[in-house]
Amino acid sequence: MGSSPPRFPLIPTKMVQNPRLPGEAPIRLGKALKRSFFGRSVHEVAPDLIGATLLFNGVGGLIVEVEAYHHTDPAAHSYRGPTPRNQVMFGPPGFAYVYRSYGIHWCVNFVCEEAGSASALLIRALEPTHGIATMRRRRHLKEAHALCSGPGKLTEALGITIEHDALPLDQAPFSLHARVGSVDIVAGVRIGITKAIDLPWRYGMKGSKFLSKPFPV
DNA sequence: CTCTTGATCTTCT
DNA sequence: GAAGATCAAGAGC
Repeated sequence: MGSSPPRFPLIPTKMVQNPRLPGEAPIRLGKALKRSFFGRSVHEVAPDLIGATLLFNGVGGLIVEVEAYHHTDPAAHSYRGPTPRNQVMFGPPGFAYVYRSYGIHWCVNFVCEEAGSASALLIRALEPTHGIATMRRRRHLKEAHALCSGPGKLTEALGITIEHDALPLDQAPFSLHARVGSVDIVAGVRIGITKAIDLPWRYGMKGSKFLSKPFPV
């Protein structure tokens, strides 16, 4: 016989799942976003997603930075038509498009508009609010400000991989909740691309300390 | 703080 | 064979 499990947790559950850093206000979740939320222009969805909460198996936080891509945009994966990698972008809105970046990282997009439009929002940064201990373990980090401050970082923190490509955003393991209250939105040029570099299609939460990179003043 | 570079896989030329 | 919707570590200031 193997050793029996402990009769009670060694660490209280509410400590393990501590959702907020010390001193921070509790998070209020808005209403669950349905797939139809994404069936609009990518430039309408983008600002509405800033301040919304993204959870993946209960781990995640506030979306503070996204970038828009569209099939008419030379920087978009969909620009040259459908391929095995980008086929989800050509499908209906409200699904996840996950791809491998630089051979190492995973990046997650939310498909928008309508089937065939091939537009999507790259999720670039979160303010961690839920499951911070889990994120720290996955990212081997103590500090919270860098847990999700980049598209490859946040997929590692949340546990998103290619296995989750094409999953619907309004069903588990995904869960999205509308922003509660109002925030100031800023826009600027996108990061890390070499084509269409002047399009101001990066959207962010003004003043956030959790961005992948500050927006120029 | 900024700048440079290696890691490593998919897609496209 | 090269480029790419990136990141972390190391060097230099």
